[in-house]
Order: sequence, then structure tokens, then C-alpha cells
Amino acid sequence: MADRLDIIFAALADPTRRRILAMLLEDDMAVTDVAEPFEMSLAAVSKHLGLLGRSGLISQEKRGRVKWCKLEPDALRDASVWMQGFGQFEPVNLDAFERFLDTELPTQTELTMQKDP
Amino acid sequence: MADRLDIIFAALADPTRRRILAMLLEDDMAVTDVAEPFEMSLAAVSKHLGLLGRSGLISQEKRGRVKWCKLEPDALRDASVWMQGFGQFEPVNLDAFERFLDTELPTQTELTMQKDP
DNA sequence: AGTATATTCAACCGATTGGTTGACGATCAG
DNA sequence: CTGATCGTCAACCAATCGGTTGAATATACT
Repeated sequence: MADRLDIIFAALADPTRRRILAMLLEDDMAVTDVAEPFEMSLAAVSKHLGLLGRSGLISQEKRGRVKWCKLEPDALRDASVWMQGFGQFEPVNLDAFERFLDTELPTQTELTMQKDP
Repeated sequence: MADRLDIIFAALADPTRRRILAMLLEDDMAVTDVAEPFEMSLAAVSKHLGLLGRSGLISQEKRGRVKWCKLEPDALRDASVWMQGFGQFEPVNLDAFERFLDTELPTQTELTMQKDP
């Protein structure tokens, strides 16, 4: 019933999970290390990681007794693409959007924005 | 407590609300008209619209007895910027964008893609 | 073997969510 | 004025969420 975007956006709707994703942006981490900075039980963080795993935003691989968590930014693409469908009317001079286009999508700019046909 | 991103992502996590946003992408709509295609009560849709309004993703203006709903894509910027921090390694591809258009916005394909100018 | 470490499981809790229904206040049309 | 239409409100319900605790499992260390 709940489709992929439901699960991804729901996963992103929690500040703890967003913080975890930001941490994993720097490096892969074990569950215990992920949990360390949070003021909640390890079990709670483990649940968050389970949800992130089910959403595809991270992958988890068990090596020995340690379960390594790895960011999977690909999973964000669907959500990002969905959102960009609404950004099409945003003024092109929005700082962040422009920075994004400049640095990340140089070749696709004309295709999506049709700035100067 | 719940910060802006929490509320925006939570708003996007529901398929009904995403469908509503897609509808409002075409044009401003009255609450009753928004509710029409959904198989749920008007009150339920009204609640969804209230949440979307509180999240800033739409604005609502009452004229007479009709309350007009208007998409506010600016509100997506914070979320989009946040996500782009994770997408930096994965350029958005147009295949995914096309899939999005097929499944969520079938009628707007020509409008947004400008296939044959 | 015995103990410590890493992680999850299961049961529970209060709060929130997504939906319903019925009553209600506005506003428009005749 | 009367009646229909537009939309919200309030109360309720079942399900899910984010957290807790304590027990359980699996792996590693000595």
C-alpha cells in the first residue's frame, strides 16, 4: 500500500533520522557509533536504522558482530526528482537552485529550464 | 519542537497530499474540487489541505464561501536544498524524471518536457 | 569456558495520524 | 426568508510512531 515515496519522505520527516543520514554522509558507521551522540536508547536508534534500511536510504551489512551502515544516496533520487517537478516554476535566481544547476546539472540545464530556446 | 523540515517531509509522506500538490500544479482549486477525485470524505481532504497549509506548501485564500488553494513551491526549497546535499554524487537523470511524469503527472508531459518546441 | 560487546526482539506506553460521522456557521441563489 | 452549497469543527476509532525497558542472540576476547 505505502509506495516508495511514502516511505522515503516519512523516513526523512524525523530529525533523528536526518541527523543519522548526515553522519553517514561522512563515513560508514556501526550501529553503536551511530547511536553514540543521541540521547536515546540504542534500541531506539536501531529502530531508526531499520526504518532507514527499509526505505533504501541506507544499506546495512553485518561483518562479524558489527553491522555497518552505509548511506545510499540513490534512494533520494526518486524523491528529489519528484520535488523538482514542483520547482519548475521557482524563479531561476533562487540561490540554492541555481547553485545546484551550476554544479550538478550543467548539461541538463537547457533541457529542463529552457532558458533561451 | 518539530522544525520546518519535519513538517514539510511529513506533509510529502502521504500519497493523497502528493496527489493534491500535483493537482494544484495545474491550477488553483477550491477545496471541494480538490476533494472530488478522492474516495474519502470532504472533511478528510480538508484536513489534508490544512496540514499542507500549515507546512507552507500551499496557501489558502477565502473568497466568498469558496476557499482557494494555491501551490507554494517555494516551501519545497528548504527540503530540496537539504536533499541536494546528499545527491551531490548522483546527478539526477531524466529517465527518473520521465517516469515521474508518467506516473504522477500524465497530462502535463508536454508542458514540462517541451519535447518538440 | 566464561565474559564482554554488538545488536535486535518483544512488550509496553503515550502521542500522533488518517480516516469516519454528524452538527454547525457562512455564504450564495431564488 | 428559505434552502442549497462550501467548508470546518468535534468527537471518536484503529493503526502507526517514537520512545522505553528487559531479555535474547550472536560474535569476539582472554
